[in-house]
Amino acid sequence: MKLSAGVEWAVHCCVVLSEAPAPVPAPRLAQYHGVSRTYLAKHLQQLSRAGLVRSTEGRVGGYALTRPADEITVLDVVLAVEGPEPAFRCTEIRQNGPFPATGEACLRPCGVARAMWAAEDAYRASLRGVTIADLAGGVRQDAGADVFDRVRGWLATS
Amino acid sequence: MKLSAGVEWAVHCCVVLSEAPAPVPAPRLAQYHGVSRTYLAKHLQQLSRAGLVRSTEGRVGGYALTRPADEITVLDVVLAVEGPEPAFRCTEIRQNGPFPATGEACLRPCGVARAMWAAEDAYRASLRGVTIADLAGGVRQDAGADVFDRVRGWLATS
DNA sequence: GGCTGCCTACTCGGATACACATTGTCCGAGTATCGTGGG
DNA sequence: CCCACGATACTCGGACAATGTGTATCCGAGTAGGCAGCC
Repeated sequence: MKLSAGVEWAVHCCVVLSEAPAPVPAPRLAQYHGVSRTYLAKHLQQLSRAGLVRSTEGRVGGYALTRPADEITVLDVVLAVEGPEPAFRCTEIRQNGPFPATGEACLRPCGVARAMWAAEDAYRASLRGVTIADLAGGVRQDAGADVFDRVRGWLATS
Repeated sequence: MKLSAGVEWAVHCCVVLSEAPAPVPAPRLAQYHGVSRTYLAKHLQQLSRAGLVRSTEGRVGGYALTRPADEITVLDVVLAVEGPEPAFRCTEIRQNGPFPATGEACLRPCGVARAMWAAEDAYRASLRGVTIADLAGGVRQDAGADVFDRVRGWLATS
């Protein structure tokens, strides 16, 4: 069980985008976070496909959020990058071997899968309770109330 | 985010072991579940290293649980197979780029990591609430109260 | 008949190949801006 | 001075390699039981 590093990048990028007044190009986001330009672009494409961000082409193009930051949850970002399918995949091994589960018992998922999926529901519910706006507020608390003013100034220049 | 297939195998094996009166060899467990003998052995080794099962060598050897089934949680098995480290790995990208987080703000994990780890705590808490004994009871409900009697008979023969 | 010793067969454990997913990179298609020329 | 047009530079998007982890396998070390021989 290992999450892609792109998840971390994508969430941080969404926080920055939530405070940016104009579309931000992928290379600028990569420079800001000190990560690979081309690889970050790949993850931004995934966010675009999931409908979380909207891309603008052309000279002053870039990425921008499609919804207010308080309507985008961390779960949305994680599912966009990691894919929506659950991490646990039941292969129905109870139907193998000398004692295969019979038809009627297989109408419901086996107990192992139910326990695993219930845990994933709890995981997702926790992530669903945190929005990008919440994270931006946390950054303000940690780094000072004017941190995003400085960021906006840097995005406008250079 | 993708769990190893060995997690499913390991949990099912623990359920069987919880009802077995004697140590069960790895090849027998593999045959019962219809999976690869050698690969299942690898995961049983991980359970052994984690202290969940005890291996007995020799002619009538095999694997047996080290604790009562109601004292082994699904979380124990998942951590034994997948490793104890959390799925989300914070690379501290907030310390990169033109606006690196300064010393005192870094004493606490960044908000992104806190949200991700809180979700993992919820995930683990859910798995901690289900024991191998619970799963065995579920199998009895789904497949009949005498299912493990048949299994014990099969384990003794052939 | 009982005991001792050896042999055998079975077990686990770690070391060894293969496949796929993640990571990382590159180049091409498309578009809005900027500058220039004309009216 | 205003407008239309074209060139340009910048953007995103998908197609293409390298690395790491999961998957699958094999063989060697060790042990307990079973059998034969001996007392």
